[in-house]
Amino acid sequence: MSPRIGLDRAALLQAATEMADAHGLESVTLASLAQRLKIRSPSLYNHVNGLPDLRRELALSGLVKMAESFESVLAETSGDEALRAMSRAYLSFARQHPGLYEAVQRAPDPEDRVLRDAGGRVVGLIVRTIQTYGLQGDTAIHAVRGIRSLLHGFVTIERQGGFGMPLDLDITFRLLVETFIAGIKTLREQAEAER
Amino acid sequence: MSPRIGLDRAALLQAATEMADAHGLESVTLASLAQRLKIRSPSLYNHVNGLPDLRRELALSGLVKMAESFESVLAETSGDEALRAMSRAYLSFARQHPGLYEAVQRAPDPEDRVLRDAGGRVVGLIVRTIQTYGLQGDTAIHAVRGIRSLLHGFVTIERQGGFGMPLDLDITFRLLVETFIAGIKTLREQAEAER
DNA sequence: TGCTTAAACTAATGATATTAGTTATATTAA
DNA sequence: TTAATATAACTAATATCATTAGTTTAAGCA
Repeated sequence: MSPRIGLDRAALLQAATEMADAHGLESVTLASLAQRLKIRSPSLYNHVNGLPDLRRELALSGLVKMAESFESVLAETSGDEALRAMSRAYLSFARQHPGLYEAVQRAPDPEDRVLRDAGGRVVGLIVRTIQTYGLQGDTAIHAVRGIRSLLHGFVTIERQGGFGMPLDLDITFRLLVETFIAGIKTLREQAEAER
Repeated sequence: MSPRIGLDRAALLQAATEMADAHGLESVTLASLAQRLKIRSPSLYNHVNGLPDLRRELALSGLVKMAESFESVLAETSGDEALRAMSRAYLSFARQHPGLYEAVQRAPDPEDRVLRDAGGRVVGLIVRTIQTYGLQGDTAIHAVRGIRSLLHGFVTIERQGGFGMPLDLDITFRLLVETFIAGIKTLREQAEAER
């Protein structure tokens, strides 16, 4: 009936993304993806180099989307507001694309240059945001690690439903970011006092 | 040759734990576990109710170990030092038992009462530690969520090798915890000022 | 109109989890 | 000491995956 359905890598990625975001990364197998696309699973190999490659593609797509989102909000803000906006964007991304976020985390191969660069782009934007606070060398690195820990931890626990209490999570998030901002400023003052 | 090898649920769990901690939770399959124990994989069903049950058992064991560790350090400390000690214990556990930590995260079934209680015990210890700061109602909940986010985030990113820079991670961790402690105190003062 | 390319296909293999039913040993009771 | 029972191991079989090899056929171009 139909070789040439009009399927391409992009359509395939799109479907995989929707499945991952809706039902978790685990739920996207070559079998389930093929079924959804109404083709047989071996046909997927015409577009993607197996399941690991598909997951890598999802991770890459997630990183690119994150970077674009961060760049967009950072272009319009500065100072504390930039860090707040970036944090909100981080949270929004994780909520809108839990499957892609999951794919990004399972960063498997540290040798993969393209993937590492995409990750570097995202981290670079966080670094840039933190740098506006004028921290000295090592302190800046610690601060970047700190905000990353806090954002990732919150987002992950929230997604798995780990926060039991019925108390507004957005408030917790804002408070956490504000506390961190206050902490950064304290660190800066301490560093300046030591000089 | 050998029905009655002397295998029991505990030995099985022990082996699975070692495999998970050494090579990741993914690496422990019924096939690989059976191979390691020198039995055929269907025989595992005499001790465990399939792979999901095995993973659940690992998660449970992880939660119990965490709770015991926290209880032990909290018995000997108080105030800021208690929060520091608990944080160190959290980090130590995640480093020593990455496989169990992973199992704990994949908390699958929210209906599982036993698992939830075990999780509640761990979170309860964190709550108790935070409560010594005398925060008011909601604020205490936010603070607990905050420290949990921060600890989990740090531990997770560290494990997956996400912190690129060659700068001592223990220092980052201490700094992060200290910053949070300072933040809690600020929150308390703000709350008191509002009253 | 015929050729080439590639996107779909079928068939087959190997790994996994799981179920059903069998065997044989360790423990317990007579 | 011996017989009965319980159970930990086993083999055989099935279903679901991912993956490879080889085939078919439609789309696009000469």
